[in-house]
Amino acid sequence: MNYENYGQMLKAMADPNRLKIIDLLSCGSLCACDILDHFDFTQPTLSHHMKVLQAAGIISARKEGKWQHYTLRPEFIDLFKRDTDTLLNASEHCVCDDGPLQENDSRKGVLTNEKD
Amino acid sequence: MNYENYGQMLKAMADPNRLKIIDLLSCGSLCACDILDHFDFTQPTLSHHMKVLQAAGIISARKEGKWQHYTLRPEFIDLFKRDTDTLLNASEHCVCDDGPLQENDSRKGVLTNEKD
DNA sequence: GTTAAATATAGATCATCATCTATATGTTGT
DNA sequence: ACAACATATAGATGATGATCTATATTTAAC
Repeated sequence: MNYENYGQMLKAMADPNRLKIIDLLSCGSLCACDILDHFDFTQPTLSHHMKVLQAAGIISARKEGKWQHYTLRPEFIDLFKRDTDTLLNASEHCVCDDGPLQENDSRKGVLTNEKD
Repeated sequence: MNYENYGQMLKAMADPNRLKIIDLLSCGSLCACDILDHFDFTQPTLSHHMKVLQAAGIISARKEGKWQHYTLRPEFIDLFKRDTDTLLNASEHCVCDDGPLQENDSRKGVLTNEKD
């Protein structure tokens, strides 16, 4: 489990407007102007949100004429569901199984418990 | 689907350190000092993170002597999985099925398409 | 080629956040 | 009571983020 990568996806999703965009795209691809119709904010703001979602690997963009078509990436859907399950279900080997640190523990100060 | 509430959970999770805390708690309850052993940051910073997780309904706290025991809330696990499925799977009725807004559309300017 | 439409970029602003140090509060054992 | 430990609170700081206005770029249509 890579906390950094999963965290990036979560951060990109952690905005009500972007959640709604993802929800819209879960039904199929849409172009920017169609998405914009569902919101109150300005076009540059939408452009910003779509960039954030792309940078997180959540959506892909395909230009067709003057339209940008956005699609929810299946790889994201798979990875996100997988990471969520890994996080919320107790895994076979838990970080906490390593026990607390002792005074002369070699792990002290170093994050060797990382599951990344 | 309540984007605001789901967004709050996501925002609270959208930090690598808090993700690791959740991962630790997925194996069972832990007290603050045991959690702190797995990190490099200071005790007040942990205190802050635990508050954020509590405020989002992700964990619960139970004081026992001088120890605070933290537990991953089963209700959170259920709700989060449910919301995630709702978001990523095309629902029967999609916002986009309503079609684009027309000039005299009564929906114009009002977010009546909300699925909340 | 000029106009209109769709989208992107630049730069600014205000809010939120992760972290720190310093200190306070509460609890247990002597 | 006092010392030691576990945790919380206050306040500051530097970074990041959501949004805006203004403007640029790209593309289709006439």
